[in-house]
Amino acid sequence: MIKRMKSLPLCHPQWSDPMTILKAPLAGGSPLLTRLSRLTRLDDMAVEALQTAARDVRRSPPRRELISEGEPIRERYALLAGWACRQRILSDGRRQILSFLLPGDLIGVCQHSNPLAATTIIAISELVTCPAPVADPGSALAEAYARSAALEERYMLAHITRLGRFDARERLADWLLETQQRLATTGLSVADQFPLPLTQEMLADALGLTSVHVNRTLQAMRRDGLLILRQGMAFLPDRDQLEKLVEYKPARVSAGGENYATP
Amino acid sequence: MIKRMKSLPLCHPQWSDPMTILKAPLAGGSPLLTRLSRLTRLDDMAVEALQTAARDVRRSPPRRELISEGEPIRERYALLAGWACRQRILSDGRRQILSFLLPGDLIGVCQHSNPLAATTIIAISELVTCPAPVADPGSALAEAYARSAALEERYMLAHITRLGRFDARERLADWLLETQQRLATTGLSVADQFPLPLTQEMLADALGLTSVHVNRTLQAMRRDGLLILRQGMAFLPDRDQLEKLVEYKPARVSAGGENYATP
DNA sequence: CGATCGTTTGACAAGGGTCAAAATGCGTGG
DNA sequence: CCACGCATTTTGACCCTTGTCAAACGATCG
Repeated sequence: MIKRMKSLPLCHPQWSDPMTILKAPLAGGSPLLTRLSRLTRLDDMAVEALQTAARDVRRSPPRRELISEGEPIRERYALLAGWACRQRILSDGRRQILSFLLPGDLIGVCQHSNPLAATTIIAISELVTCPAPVADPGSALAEAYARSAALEERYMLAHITRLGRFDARERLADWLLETQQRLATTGLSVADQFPLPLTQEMLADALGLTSVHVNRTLQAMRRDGLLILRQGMAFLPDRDQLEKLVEYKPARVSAGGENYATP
Repeated sequence: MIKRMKSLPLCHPQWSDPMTILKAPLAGGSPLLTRLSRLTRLDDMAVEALQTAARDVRRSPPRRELISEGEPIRERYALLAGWACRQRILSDGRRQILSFLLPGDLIGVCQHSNPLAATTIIAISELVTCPAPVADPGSALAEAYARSAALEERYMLAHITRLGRFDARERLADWLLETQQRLATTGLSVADQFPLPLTQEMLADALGLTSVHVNRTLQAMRRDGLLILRQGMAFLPDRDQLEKLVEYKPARVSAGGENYATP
């Protein structure tokens, strides 16, 4: 296997404009609150804490390294707007993107003391973050965090299956469905349409392919009416077909209630 | 991609004998206690709880499904002896093994209420399990569980990188190193030698390859003096070489102390 | 001693990688 | 407003790693 060693592209050009990023997610409350309240019933205290936290926003430019692999984790953020990713880079330049972080996701929240970062996290587009409120053991917020962590585990397991047993087209289909669904949870995707601020090379690094092959596969999918890409937006015209292709099932984390109404 | 549909082999023949499985791990205390006490300093209460739990052992035959994907998780076990795996099977028969569970590992321990199993878990060899003691929030045991969960996340992330960016030889090398190290933590590997109760097909299903290709790659590695396999035991004669091949770094989860002495 | 399961081999096919160059799009500075 | 520079997408030709299919071989077990 020949190795490559070159600069790593990060952000889709269309998405350098923070305005574009901000307007959708912040309308109608923080995406963090939205997402967590779909995972469990939040009480007033939790909602209060989340709303307070969401007032203390910070911005990070694209390419900024939020957390570095192996370093102690100091702060816990929530992502309010923009995309980030967890990645690992090998010494010969190969890169694996382990997961994408979307608005509403938590960063650096974990249960044990003196945690070290498992992976580097970098901003893909311009980000808006806020501190993640601390959750007392037993609180509704703690339950929400735990379910959020469980969901993250599902995504990792799904990713392992994608990389281990899916071919290129299946990987893309499955990833698109999952991503669309995650975005829909915070209102960032409507009618199977959603922003996709990634280069094909990033997609390749996430899906264990080369950018050339991602390109060809995307073209084939467009030809087959499975996908439309325009100006950094994706649209899935034939969701059924895609779902059939990969036996897609949305991730569920706990029995009984999920999908609680936003308070 | 042509699909396959056939019976799924589970256990290496050499390992049907429970005696073989039992003698090593149970010598010198439960592997669960050993492993957790290397993750954090356990207090007397935790040690007590773990020792009590370890008296209530249960056995499961190979191929038994311990937990089924999507079902509510009722019990929390610790694995005391034998190997199990988490797996996902696609409707066309393709299988992905998501991770292996080794002696000392926890099964079904999670933080939120009404959890649903993320994956099916099945016994590879005959198993010995015990109930996992409940951890009060803030206790040393809770800290140990949290660190254990964090470690599990590392393994998943490493697996994603393996599948996404490593070729066949690298995947095997990396997986062998990781597995050897995990076993060494509970004293199940000494001098780079360890039991490997897997068929090449299981290895293939874990590493995203076919059994034919695993076979050929293993042969090449043996020729190159990287690996010796005999009767279900593996030996790594040239650890340095293997580590260089994949830039292997053991997983670390928290700053300051790990590797606490067993009390 | 078949039956079964796992390993090994061979011949061949194909999905995906590599390399290189052209085409496209976009932001910047003149 | 245009031209230039840079990043990204697209294309083509070629090759290699890995998958597929099939059969032989070896062990283990009733």
